[in-house]
Order: sequence, then C-alpha cells, then structure tokens
Amino acid sequence: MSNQDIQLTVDAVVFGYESVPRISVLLIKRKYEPFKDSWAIPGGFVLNEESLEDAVYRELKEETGVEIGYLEQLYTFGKPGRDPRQRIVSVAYFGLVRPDTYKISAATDAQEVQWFDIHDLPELAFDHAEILETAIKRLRAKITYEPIGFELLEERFLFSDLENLYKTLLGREIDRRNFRKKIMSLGMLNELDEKVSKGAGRPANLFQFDKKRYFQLKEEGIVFEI
Amino acid sequence: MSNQDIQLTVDAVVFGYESVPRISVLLIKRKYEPFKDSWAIPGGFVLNEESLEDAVYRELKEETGVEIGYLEQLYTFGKPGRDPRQRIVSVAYFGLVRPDTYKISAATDAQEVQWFDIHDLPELAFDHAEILETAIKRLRAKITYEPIGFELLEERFLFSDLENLYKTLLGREIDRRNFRKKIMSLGMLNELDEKVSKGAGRPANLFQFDKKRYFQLKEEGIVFEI
DNA sequence: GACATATTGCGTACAAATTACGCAATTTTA
DNA sequence: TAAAATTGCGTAATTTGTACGCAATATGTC
Repeated sequence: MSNQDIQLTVDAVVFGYESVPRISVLLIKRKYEPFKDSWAIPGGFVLNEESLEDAVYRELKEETGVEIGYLEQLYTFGKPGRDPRQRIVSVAYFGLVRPDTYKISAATDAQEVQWFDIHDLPELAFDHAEILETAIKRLRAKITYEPIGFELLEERFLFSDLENLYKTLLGREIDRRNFRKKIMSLGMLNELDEKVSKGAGRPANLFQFDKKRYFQLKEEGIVFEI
Repeated sequence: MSNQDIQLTVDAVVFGYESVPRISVLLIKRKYEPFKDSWAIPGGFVLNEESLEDAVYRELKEETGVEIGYLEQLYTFGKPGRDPRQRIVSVAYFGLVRPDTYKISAATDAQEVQWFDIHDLPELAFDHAEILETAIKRLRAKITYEPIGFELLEERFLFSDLENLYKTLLGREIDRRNFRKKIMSLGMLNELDEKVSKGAGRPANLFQFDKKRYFQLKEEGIVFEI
C-alpha cells in the first residue's frame, strides 16, 4: 500500500483533581485552522522515530508545560472525516497529574491552556467531545479496579480527600466508614504518624499509597477493588 | 508535519472455541518478506477512505475467509522498530467467532490459514506474540464482566459448554452448581424446551443468551458479572 | 472558658452474596 | 440389570457488604 495517505497523531486527555471537589481536564485553545480558536485536547503529529508515548509527553510539554505522573493508552479514533481536511488517525491517551503539577501548569499560560471542570466543558474541536467522554468513562470505571485514584492526590493525603475523589467521580454517596474499612482491608495504604487539622473537627491522619506492596499483592493474586 | 512517514495497519486476533475444550486463535502464514513463511496475526494496511473496523473486516475476509460475530479494538502498537523495514503503527483488534463459522474457515485454505491452540502456538512474526498475549489477557478479563463468552458458543448451547469455556479460559476449577446459579441469577439466559443427550448422563437443556434482556438490564444498572 | 458544631476513627448488628457440598433424576455403557 | 456419568436442584456454613451508633478531638461562637 505505497499510496497510503493517512496522518497519525496522538491526543492526551489529562485529568486533575482539586479538593473543591472537582475533576478537571486540561484543554488548549487552537491557534490554527481547522477549528481555530476552539478548545481541544492537547496533541499532535507523531514524529517518524519516536514512540507513541514519547509523542504524548513531548506534545504535552510543548503545548501545556504539564508533566504527568500516569499515562495509559485510551483508544484509537480513526473514522474517515473526523478531520475535515485530511485523513487523520489519532491514538488517544489519558493521563493523571497530582495537584502540585496541576497548580504549576494552571499558571503557565492562562490564554492558551486551561483546566475545565468535566461537568462544565466548552464546545470541543473535531471529535474531541467523544474522546473526552470515552476517557471519563474509562477513568470512572478504572478507579474501581486499579489504584489510579492515588495518582490524582498528593503523595500524602487525607482519607477524606480520597473519599471525596471517589464520591465525585462515581457521582454517588459513599459511606465514609465502610469505604475506609474496605480500602484499609486491601493493605495497600500506609498510615503515617503525622496529623493534619484543617477547619473544624478532629485532626486527620495522613496516608500514603504503598505501590511496592500493591505490586507484591498483585503477584499473589490479590487485586485492588472497591 | 508534512514529512511524516508512518504506515498504518490493522491486525485482528480472532478467537474460536471448540468443546474439546480448547481456545484457539486464527493465524496465517506470511507469503512475503519480512518474516516470509512465519505465522502471523491476519491484518494489513488501512485504505485511505475506509474506517479501521472496515479494514479489519476486509482483511479478515481476504486473508482468512472468516466472518466474525464480535469485534472490539484491543490496543495500538507503535514502537519504532516493530517492523524492521519501515515505521508501522498497527491498531490491533480482537474478534470472536462461533463454532460454525470456525469450521468453515478452517477448511478454506489449509495451507495458509490455521487455527492454533492458544497454549500451543508457533513462533510469530513482528511483535505479534505481544499482541496475542495482550488479546488473551483482555479476553480472559472481559468474560468476567461482559457477556462475550456467548459469542464463542453456538446460539443454543449447553450449560456444560459455557462452564467448560470459562474453566478453560480462566484456567481454574469452577463449581458447576454455583456457576449455574450465578449465571441464572443474572436473568439473561433463556432456558429452551429442547433437551440434548450426548454421551452418558442425564440429557441437558439447551440455553440461549437473551441479548435484548441484557441491554434492558444494563440500562437499569444491572451488569453482567461472574 | 464553656458549649455547640464539625470531622475523624473505631465498632457492632444485620443483610446479602459466595462457597462447599449432598443427592435424586436420567441417561449411556458394561 | 447394575455401574458410571452427567444434570438439576437444594441447603448449611462462611464471607462480604451495608447501615448505623458513638466517643475523641479539633474549631467557632458567645
């Protein structure tokens, strides 16, 4: 097939979390046609000699300045006509950043890059609304069977933060005490000695996800599940 | 990126099931370099104006004569160097066929196309071993939370067939009686009036997966899970 | 400073789901 | 005709999930 004329791009749906609480996604305003001045998921063409993941990291750095802590391939979108000008197939990824990175990147270039609440999104270029929807569904599903929620929190976090993250993402109430029991029973969290007091109420303990222990347990067939 | 020089292909890992029991995968012997005479997953270049799915259906028909009953995107493999000659990014799919289709295609062209037990595979071209492994993992995981196992059985099947399919795929013993209770409690199977007697033992009832009912239940938030 | 309010951490009773296994019914095979 | 194989249904024990109660410990208010 020497006359194949298909361009390959990557796009990255990057999620962040604030303890407001809200889940947000990183979007850029397009500088060029097509869809000039529309909001879009960051991404771009894959270079001839770089891997798909490298393309994602590079584009994210170039376009948004963000460095992500977690990245996985989401889905490949290739329907003819998804770009009005040429045949473009895009390998979409989804990534997660911690609040600290989040803040930095939010300040970088307010004109072109911006975090949006996933429940209050602008109109998006191309089929990016579909890509984003796919990503949200995946994130929502995945936090129930993979410990990726921790990638959205600080290294050391409060149980109430974790709980709010799950409540917000799953969109339903969770019994605080049962949730805690369930998570703790997995044996993947370390309770730190440090206590934090914010606002009224008894000070809360800090926790940390034990990635090493998680992989040990995974080896033994014990999986994360909520 | 006007000088991008990346070719796009699709590959399809097609699974079948025989009540031996064994899970098998459809492979072809390559006619051309690179990897001439090696076994490989069927696939090929995407045409400029066809969708990725259409490319899969077309290539499968051209190369194997198989028509699949279920298809889903698996993963996109794009590491530079996975094809020794040029940069090729491949969108891999996995598909399932029923035993009837299975038999037909096996007869089509015994020289070039062949079913292999997934536990007794030949050496594969390119990174196809990795693709196949990814597909097997996905299939194994997915039969526990999506009703795709039925796509590997006849429309009307015996409970023991379903049970053996799960035992074979999951690679562990399953209590026959509890398995049956669990599946039946989902309310997605219709018990037919017809009985079948094969070999010794009490004749068994035929069952049928009720896809319409499944989607109804899914709407109501009741999901398939085993 | 005392008291109301908020949040955390732990525990307990009850319901639901899972697991282990017994056994009769009905067929083929010896 | 008896033995062996397979199916279909049931029941008890165990594990897991759910709904709460309540003391401990901070902040906010008067």
